[in-house]
Amino acid sequence: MASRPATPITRKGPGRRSAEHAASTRERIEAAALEAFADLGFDGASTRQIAGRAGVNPQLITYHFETKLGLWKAVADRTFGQLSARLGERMQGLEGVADDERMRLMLREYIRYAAEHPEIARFMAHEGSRTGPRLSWLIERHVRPIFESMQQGIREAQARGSMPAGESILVSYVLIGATTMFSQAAEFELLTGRDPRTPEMIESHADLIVGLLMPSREN
Amino acid sequence: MASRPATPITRKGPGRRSAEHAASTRERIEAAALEAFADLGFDGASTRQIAGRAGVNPQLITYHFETKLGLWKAVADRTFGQLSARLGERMQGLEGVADDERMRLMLREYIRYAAEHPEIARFMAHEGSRTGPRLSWLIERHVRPIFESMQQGIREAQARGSMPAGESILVSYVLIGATTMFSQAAEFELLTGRDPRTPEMIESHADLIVGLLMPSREN
DNA sequence: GTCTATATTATGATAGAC
DNA sequence: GTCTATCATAATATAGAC
Repeated sequence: MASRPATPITRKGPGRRSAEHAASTRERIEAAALEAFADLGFDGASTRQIAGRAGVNPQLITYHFETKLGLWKAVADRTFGQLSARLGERMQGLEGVADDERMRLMLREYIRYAAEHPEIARFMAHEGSRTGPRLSWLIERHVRPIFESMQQGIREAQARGSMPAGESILVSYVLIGATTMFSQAAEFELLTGRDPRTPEMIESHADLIVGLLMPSREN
Repeated sequence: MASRPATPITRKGPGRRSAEHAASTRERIEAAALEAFADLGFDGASTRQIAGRAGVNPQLITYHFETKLGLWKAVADRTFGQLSARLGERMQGLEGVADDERMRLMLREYIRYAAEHPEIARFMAHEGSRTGPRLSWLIERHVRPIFESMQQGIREAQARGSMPAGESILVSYVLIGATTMFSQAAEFELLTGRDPRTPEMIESHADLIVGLLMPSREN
């Protein structure tokens, strides 16, 4: 079932390998773990199953991450790090662009990222519905900075009259919730017969969200 | 920890009790199971923990529901049955009301129900992200009828020019996603410091969603 | 209907060889 | 670094007494 690593190193038995090989082992474990945690949540996922998907010995998880929680945190760091990096880069790249237009493009960027990386919302969905140390850790370390940045953009746009008035946190959650069709892609597909991840669907959805949240006032 | 049932029947030992007592046992198990499945998903939740929360012997789950899957299905039937009933009743109660106004009230009803029963979205969130027999069962048996009814209402409102044009399924998913603040209440609360379940918050959110999806054309 | 007892398998984590 | 072997616990499910 679980085939051997893509890097087939011929050798007699177990023992120490290169640091690069170890890094690739870590990465394969993290990738498999992200899938598993996004699918089943922390409690539902099992380390053995993760090792199986990654094609490595279960004990290597202990070696590289010490505990299941250590693995989970490494996965969260990697995943949210990528999201933050992408949004930060896009933000920088849009410096100088007119406020409303920049906000529209950031909304689109957020929707596109969610479409391309639905694991992040699925990962969060398992944690966000009940309090606990993992949720607190996630929020303070990763979610809050992103949320605050989103909030700031929304409040500024509201002040300009470019977004609907009202609690900015509610507007934020409409946007967060707008990624449901991607995080619940299996349900969406069974229910509608359509694939939510085609470029056309993604752009139609981004059009809808931008149209709702930042209507152009030509009328 | 797990205290005895609310119905304290004095008797010497185990044995057959009344049918009413059995029904209350079933109900307590189902209520505890809904909590557990909504929290942790099918794989993450354990029947022992459910029995513990319900204050019953673990073996009673087998007696009443045969298997863990049987319990899960009973919980789904009960939960979605209540949602369908509520929406159906509201729909009937609004017969004769003008189309746009009725649609606005149905949107509000949906938001309010999601706020009062966040377990249903949490329950779905665990199943909807990957294909499998449980998801197919849920969709065909419970989700599709509700979704189709929602779709019909949206398409009619779009035809009247009362809702945004575009794929009606995307509009539906904006509405479905708008319940995220309730299903992810723990996250929302930690992040914003606000309780999403106060009547004021619920109504503000309903105002926002109705304003976005069914704007009155007074301008 | 509800209980105790138990079979069987799967879990997270550890010990230690190479 | 990676392996095998194993421990202690927890899981679902079954058997059978009352």
